[in-house]
Amino acid sequence: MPSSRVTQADVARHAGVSRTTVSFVLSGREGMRISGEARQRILGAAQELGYRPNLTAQSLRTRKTYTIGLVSDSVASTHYAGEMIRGALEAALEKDHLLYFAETGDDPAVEEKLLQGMLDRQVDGMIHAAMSTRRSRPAGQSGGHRTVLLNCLDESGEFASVVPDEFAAGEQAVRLLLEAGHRDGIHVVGGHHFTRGKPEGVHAGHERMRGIEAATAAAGVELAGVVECDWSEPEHGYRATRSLLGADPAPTALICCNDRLAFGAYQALRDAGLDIPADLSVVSFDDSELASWLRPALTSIALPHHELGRRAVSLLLSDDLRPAVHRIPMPVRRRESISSPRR
Amino acid sequence: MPSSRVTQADVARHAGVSRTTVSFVLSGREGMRISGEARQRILGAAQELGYRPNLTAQSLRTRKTYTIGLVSDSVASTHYAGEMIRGALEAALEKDHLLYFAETGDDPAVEEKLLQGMLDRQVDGMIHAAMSTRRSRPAGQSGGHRTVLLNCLDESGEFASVVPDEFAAGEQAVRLLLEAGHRDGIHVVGGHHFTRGKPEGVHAGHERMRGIEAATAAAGVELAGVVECDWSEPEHGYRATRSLLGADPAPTALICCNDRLAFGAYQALRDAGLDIPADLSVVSFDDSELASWLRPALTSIALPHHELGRRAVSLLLSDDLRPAVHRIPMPVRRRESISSPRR
DNA sequence: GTGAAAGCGCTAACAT
DNA sequence: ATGTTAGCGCTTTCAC
Repeated sequence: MPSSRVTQADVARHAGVSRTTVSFVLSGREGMRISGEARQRILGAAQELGYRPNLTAQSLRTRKTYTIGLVSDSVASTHYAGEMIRGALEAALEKDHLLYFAETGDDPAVEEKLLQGMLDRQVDGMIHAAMSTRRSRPAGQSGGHRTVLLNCLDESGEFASVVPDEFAAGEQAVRLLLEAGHRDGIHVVGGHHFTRGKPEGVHAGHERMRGIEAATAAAGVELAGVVECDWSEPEHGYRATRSLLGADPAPTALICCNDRLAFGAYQALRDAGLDIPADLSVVSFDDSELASWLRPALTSIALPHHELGRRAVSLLLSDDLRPAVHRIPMPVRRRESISSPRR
Repeated sequence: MPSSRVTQADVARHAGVSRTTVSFVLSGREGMRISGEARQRILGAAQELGYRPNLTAQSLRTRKTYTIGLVSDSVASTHYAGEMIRGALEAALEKDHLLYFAETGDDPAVEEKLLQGMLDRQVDGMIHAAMSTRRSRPAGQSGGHRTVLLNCLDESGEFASVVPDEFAAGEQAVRLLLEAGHRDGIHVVGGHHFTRGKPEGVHAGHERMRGIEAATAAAGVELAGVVECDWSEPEHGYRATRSLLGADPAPTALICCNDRLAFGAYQALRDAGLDIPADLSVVSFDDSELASWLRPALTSIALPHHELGRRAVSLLLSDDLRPAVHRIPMPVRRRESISSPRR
């Protein structure tokens, strides 16, 4: 904090008016009928002296800081989620707000400290984000201050939340395959993410699977198989894919629960001498950078990170902040990994 | 901002003492000889009422906000750089500071607005980050306030900056290959990033190439070739690699200027029926997630993002903030993509 | 040992 | 049309 900033008092002295008049002019308040001459002197003095308002002083008076806090569990684990923060930033900036950003690393003590730190600094609102959509609730008594949940849901239903429409995405994945003519050979790689470490699976897994099952049922098609596995590394997708290659009915298409699994599937299919999409079609979720880097480029249903971030902030700053779940559509990125099944 | 927070005055009233005494007790000032009894009453009242200090009021008085600003050009373009922010966050939190985070998207008007916004909110210091190491200078007159440059250099030499030691990394890449026995077949993919769009190349390119050349020269070895190309997509690495496959002397090893190029190289080598590392060794820079996902896993020299972020903040918050360039070592991640050349 | 009072930079009634 | 005055919640000097 530079010690010697120019204050309104300095400007007033320079312009030969009172501090009040300066305040009125500089905050651009209408109806206070200031003489055009005085206003010019003030504006000139402010300019000349390089006056900048002290926003901490201002907000002490107005009880509004034009800042919001965004705390997430971890942004580094799924890197492309940086887009989410970008979206939030963009929306905040449009409304002249600045963003405190921090991560808890899933440590409740850190979370508490961060939340308090932001609240003590009088943020106008808080966004509580999680990088994997799941149930979660803000620490402490979040009563009293404005909060929106980003990419996560709470049990109590007392908060507004913004999440991707995973269910619709699951349906969409199936629809892409059906359109291409696939019916009996559709396998899922990843499933609910039922694993030793996470026997209950992950939220996105449940929703995507529900969507997948709803869409197949609606078309009178039966899923040929679901291999449950960890979604975190291509390696798991590799193994899962190998395990289903001899299955009956013979696989004609793979729905991979994310791009990393799809990457692993690509490696497994290549090792098995299979061509994508001639021998097998692949569709995936997330649309990380990987999807466009793979050869053939991977058709993937995108996590709308940017939009999620934007919406959370604009909701927080809007005036109807009612508890409600806002589901953001997941757009399809059509590329080259789907074709008609060989017959 | 919740309108009805408990203030020190409330606590004082509740405890039957003056606001002054409350301030002394709550800020834990020694030597102010308060009776143990009064102190207990105050602490009790604060606890009971759920008192929390209003840090904006406090900092108006103390001229210290315990906040710092971090503005970067773009974090989304190189996603794994989220680690940098994480490192910064970690160091800030350790010293009880909160972080304003924002991005300019390379728009000078936005940059100016963000910088002013943070300064007007009386941040204790600013970090000016760029996601690709390059020459850059903070907008406006940054005189007066504390600043450190993160992952970028300035022309003027008036700021402290923290950057990766790209030169040493270049040397290291060569050394890894020499150790494995390579000599005359070492090709570089990427080079200085001399392209139509960026005829001057990129800073990391120049530094890595200087290191590569220094290390080969020191060993009396001549580089077999350098293919200049764009570093942004695997596709470019693919094409560059194909173009050098027939070269003379025959390539035995590839130094790829980043992991994306290496990914492209992998695809090209596979298409050419070549095995890594039996036929060709590959070493790369950055150590993004890709490096561990590839098969065989890619040996890469890591960008120390986390450490860069940490160091920038602890430098900013330290008391010797002299203009100086702090070069952070880039650690080698040894994996499976290097072996001895076939003879 | 404790309290009164001033002031950080700003806004906003209320007076002129 | 402009100035006076009283805070916002906190720290800090000085007096009792």
